[in-house]
Amino acid sequence: MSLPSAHHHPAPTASHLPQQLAQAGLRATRQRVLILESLLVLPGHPTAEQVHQHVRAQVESISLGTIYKTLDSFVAAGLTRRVASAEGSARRYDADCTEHHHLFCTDTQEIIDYCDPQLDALIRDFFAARGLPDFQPHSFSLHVKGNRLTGAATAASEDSAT
Amino acid sequence: MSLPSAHHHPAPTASHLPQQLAQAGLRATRQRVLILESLLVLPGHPTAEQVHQHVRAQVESISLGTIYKTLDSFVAAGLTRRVASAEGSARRYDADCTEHHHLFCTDTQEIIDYCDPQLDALIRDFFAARGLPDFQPHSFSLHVKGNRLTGAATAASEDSAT
DNA sequence: ATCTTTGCGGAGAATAATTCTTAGCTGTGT
DNA sequence: ACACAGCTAAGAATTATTCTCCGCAAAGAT
Repeated sequence: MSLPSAHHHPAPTASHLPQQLAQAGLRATRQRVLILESLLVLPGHPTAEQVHQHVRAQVESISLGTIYKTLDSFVAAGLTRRVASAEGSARRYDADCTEHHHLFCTDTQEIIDYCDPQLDALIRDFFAARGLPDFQPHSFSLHVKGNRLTGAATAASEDSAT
Repeated sequence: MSLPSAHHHPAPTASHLPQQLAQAGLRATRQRVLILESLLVLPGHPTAEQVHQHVRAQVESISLGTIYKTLDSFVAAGLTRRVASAEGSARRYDADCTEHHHLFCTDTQEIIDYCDPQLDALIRDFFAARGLPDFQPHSFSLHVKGNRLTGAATAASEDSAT
């Protein structure tokens, strides 16, 4: 993805994934490291199923149930987020827990991270000024629907599923 | 809900629901009117299951499959929306198709509609000005997490978001 | 090093959510 | 009345998610 302000994961330096897990109070097993890595590596925001496919490439035997359980524990530990999506029926996960926004491509179902401090400030200021009387906002996430204009509008939609 | 800018459905005037359906090119059957009405009446943003329960009160025999199919056709006709939610696994529907935003109460899991043309303009202008190079946005929905201050829990935390 | 405790992973069954298929009914136009 | 179209009902089929149970392997204590 080449959106200028798109959020950059701090480089998939697989080296510190175990640390991240440890910090979160989770054992850094091979499986977990691979699952966490999948979230960083897979395009968009993968489903449990997609993570499963990906991890299977390395650990033949891993089961889908384990993926679900592990992703749940990541979410509980604050290591991962669930992304809200109105489309599709499967849950999507996001390794990035910093505050950021999402672009939803209506063509490809892709979910693209979008990080923009200016936008954050704009929204924060707006609510600070307006002040909701009955509600204390505490985090904001903007969902932008639209379509991607990849110069090569190619349906490069390769889904290595299955 | 008493948020001043909270969106108000144009009063559940059941009388014009058939019209709405007709306008959308759908036959105004008893079942459909009831389903549409349920979306307006049920608190929060109901699941297909909840709509089913509610409609059953009047039409004993209606099946869950019909609810799903009907809601799908409503969505296709632009009469209803699917609400994106990171929590839970069931789809949530919203009878209100005007552009609006959502406040998610982290205490009660409640989803409150929030409609604010100024905010809409602010966001639209922001993106018009910034211009995403690879993406053509076409609708925006802000998800605000926080908690409701129902007079009771107020004094506690007074920290402005970040 | 061995024992123990505990969390983790694997398998598959169980449950929940959603879609599909088929058939029958109802209203409309002729 | 007849044929057509769209709708509903019912239930099977699929897909998504959770749960349970068991053996294993790592971390701590002796």
